[in-house]
Amino acid sequence: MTSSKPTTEPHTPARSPMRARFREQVREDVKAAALRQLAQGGAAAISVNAIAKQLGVSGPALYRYFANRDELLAELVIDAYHDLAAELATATDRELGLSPGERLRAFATAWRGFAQSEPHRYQLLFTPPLPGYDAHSEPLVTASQTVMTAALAVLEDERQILSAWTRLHGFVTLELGGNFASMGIDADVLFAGEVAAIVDAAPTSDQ
Amino acid sequence: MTSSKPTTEPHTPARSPMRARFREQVREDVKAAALRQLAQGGAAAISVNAIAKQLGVSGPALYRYFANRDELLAELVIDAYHDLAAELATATDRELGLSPGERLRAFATAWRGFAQSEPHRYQLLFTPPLPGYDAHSEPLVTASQTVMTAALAVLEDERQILSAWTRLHGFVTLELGGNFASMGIDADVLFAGEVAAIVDAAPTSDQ
DNA sequence: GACTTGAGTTATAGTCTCTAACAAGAGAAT
DNA sequence: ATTCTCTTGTTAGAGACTATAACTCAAGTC
Repeated sequence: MTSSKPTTEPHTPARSPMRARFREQVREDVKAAALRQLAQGGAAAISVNAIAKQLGVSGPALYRYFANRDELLAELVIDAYHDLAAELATATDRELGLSPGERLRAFATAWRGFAQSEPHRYQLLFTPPLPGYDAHSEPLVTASQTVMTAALAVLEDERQILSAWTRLHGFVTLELGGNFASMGIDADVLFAGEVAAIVDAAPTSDQ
Repeated sequence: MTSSKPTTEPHTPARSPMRARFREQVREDVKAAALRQLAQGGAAAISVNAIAKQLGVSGPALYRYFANRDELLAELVIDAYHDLAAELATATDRELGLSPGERLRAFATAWRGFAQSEPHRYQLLFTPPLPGYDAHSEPLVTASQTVMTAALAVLEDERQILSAWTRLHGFVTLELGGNFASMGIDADVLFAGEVAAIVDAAPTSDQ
């Protein structure tokens, strides 16, 4: 009788604060290693086994910290959302004293900058990498909303935000896919033109 | 001396025409099964093993027909390019007697229609699913150009094509990712607005 | 009828995710 | 201090996958 627990509990919620800190530390290490693999070989290259080996620990140990591979990926997505939102926010900070048009421009370049500097992470955000991936799970959605609030700080009309969003995202994904490069197109000038058009389309921005 | 071949040759080029036809048949069957898996679980769900089982044949047999899994995926991409180009072409056929603006609209709806009816295939096109995937390999690029020529038939200015392309692609990928749905946005009206804006931005199209 | 091709088979190596069962340390309770 | 429990690690192993190697055997060819 006694405990009757099935020996293995997926998420140990951590009783002592020390333990909790330790767990958090390890989780961060795991995610850092996962990011390294992501940067090299894309999402498919992220392997729990390989991460464990890299951390000098043996295989299944990591399942103490993440229920499964998908949960790990989901956390990477959430982190990426937060980081993107943060970069957007600092780039368009009101303290900088930019005009509405300039802030929109700053938003666009920050967006593209994130995608260029961390293409795999960007792809992770907008491309469901997993078969049974649920984009509508609670934490995912709330994380994605942080990005939306960053956008709302630049354009208050929802229609405008969405239009700008589709244009930016479309440009960036095509660029990442190498579609422009394979056509011998200078992505920089194309981007400049697109941004100008986006700014023009936004009435709030008096240049 | 004699032959010295290492017993296994990846691509048997087929000597007899009968054999060639048979091979082609089998390859098509394999691709059809792969498409079924793709439609269900995405690119990651495509398994050579599972396909073989489905065709009533045992595992490694398929390696007579495809060098490896990546080659199979690459062929799916090429086919998808061709199909998309074909649908675009028929939707914007000059025979239909549409005005330039209407043809552009038809192009846009055909584009979105393809993405909606076969989301995983669309995603396959624009999202490198494989770690060591080379988007610039010769056959891939030429296949993607068939789509570009279809676009060129609707808009002759390259800048305009690219702008329309980024907007369409951005909209469609965000829609497929469920980003609009999770925000409670009616994608149809948003799309209508985007298309109107795209048409307006194209000077050739006198409505 | 012997000989060459080609297409299938099984066996196997090596990778992966994930579960189960067990060992051992760290802290807390007594 | 000793015991007890919780936590974290270990190895073993199931099950799935890609891919190679070595073989069997049918179909055609000369």
